[in-house]
Amino acid sequence: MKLALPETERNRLKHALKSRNRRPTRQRTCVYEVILEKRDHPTADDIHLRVREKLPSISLATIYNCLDTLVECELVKQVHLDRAPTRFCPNRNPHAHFHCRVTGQVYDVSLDDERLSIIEKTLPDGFTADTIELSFIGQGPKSDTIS
Amino acid sequence: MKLALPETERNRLKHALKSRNRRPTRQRTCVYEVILEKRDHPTADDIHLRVREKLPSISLATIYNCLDTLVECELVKQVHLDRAPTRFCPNRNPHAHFHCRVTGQVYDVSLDDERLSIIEKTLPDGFTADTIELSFIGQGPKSDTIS
DNA sequence: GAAATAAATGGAATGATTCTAATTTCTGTG
DNA sequence: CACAGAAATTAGAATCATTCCATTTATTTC
Repeated sequence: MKLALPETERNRLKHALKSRNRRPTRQRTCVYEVILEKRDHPTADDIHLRVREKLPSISLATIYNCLDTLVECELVKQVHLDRAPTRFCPNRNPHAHFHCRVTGQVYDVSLDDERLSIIEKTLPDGFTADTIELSFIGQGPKSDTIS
Repeated sequence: MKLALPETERNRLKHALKSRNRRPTRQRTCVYEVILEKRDHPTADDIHLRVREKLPSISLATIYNCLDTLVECELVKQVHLDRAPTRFCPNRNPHAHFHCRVTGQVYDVSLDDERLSIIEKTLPDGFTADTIELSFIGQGPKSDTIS
C-alpha cells in the first residue's frame, strides 16, 4: 500500500490512537488520509465514496466507526449545520464555520486566541466546556455570481 | 378554545406572521404556546406530544411545518447539537447553548452585546451572517450529583 | 504462531425528517 | 353570507442518516 499520508500526520494519527489504546488500522488511516486530502467538509457518505476508491470493500458502518474514533482523538471535528447530515473537518486550529445559504458551501473561519478566550468566558461558573461549536449562516462572497 | 398565550406573545406571533403573509392558525398558535410554556429545548417529537394534549389530531408533519414557519418568523431558534434531533428554543435574546455530556441537559447562556459584536467581527469581508449558532459541550454544574 | 482482544463487515433496524396527494380552512370579493 | 382561490393541515408513505448486531477478520501480546 502506498502511504499517501505525510509523515507528520501519520505520526499524529499513530500517537493519538496509541494514547487511547486504539489500533492504527488500514481503514482509520485511510479515512484520515481522505479527509486531509481535500479540505472541504464532507459527510460520512462523501467520505465513504472517496475511501472506497482505495479500499473498495469498506463499509459505511466502518466509516462511522473510524470517524467517531478520529473525533475522540481530536483529529477531526464534527460540524452540525441545520437539519443536515453531520460534516467532518480536519482543521485542528480553533475556528468557526460559515455556511452559505446560496451555494451551500461551508468555509472555515479562523478564530484568534483573544476572541476564543472571550467566547470561553461567556460560560457561567460551574460550566466547563471541552468543545465549542460556532457557526454562521448567511451569504458568502461567491454567491454574487449566482443570482 | 382557551387562550393560554399572553397578550404580548400572541400579538408578536400575529404580527410576525402577518408581515410574512402567513396565517395565524390554531396549530401555529398552539405550537408556539407550548414552546413558550416550558422553557426547555424540546424536539419536534416532544412538541408533538405536548400539543396533542390540546389538539389531539395534529400531525407530526404539521408540527414540522409550524416550527419551520416560526423559525422563519424568528420567533423560535433551532439548536443543532451532535447527531441528534433538532431542538427548538423560544429565547429571542442573543444567547448560546450549553450541552451537558453527563445529564444531556441543554442550557441557555446569555450573550451580551459586546461579546456578540466581537463574535460577529470574526467574519472576513464579503461574508454576511443572519444567524449565529454558538454551542458549548461539556460538564454542567448539576452533573456533580450524578457520578 | 496461538490466544485474546479490538475492529471491520453487511445487512437489518431505527428514527428523524420530508414528501405527496387529498382534504380542510381561511381570506377577500361580490 | 356564498364562493373562488390560496394557504395549511393531514395521514401515510418515502427517504435517508445513523446505529445496532452477530459474524468474521485483523492486530497485539506472549
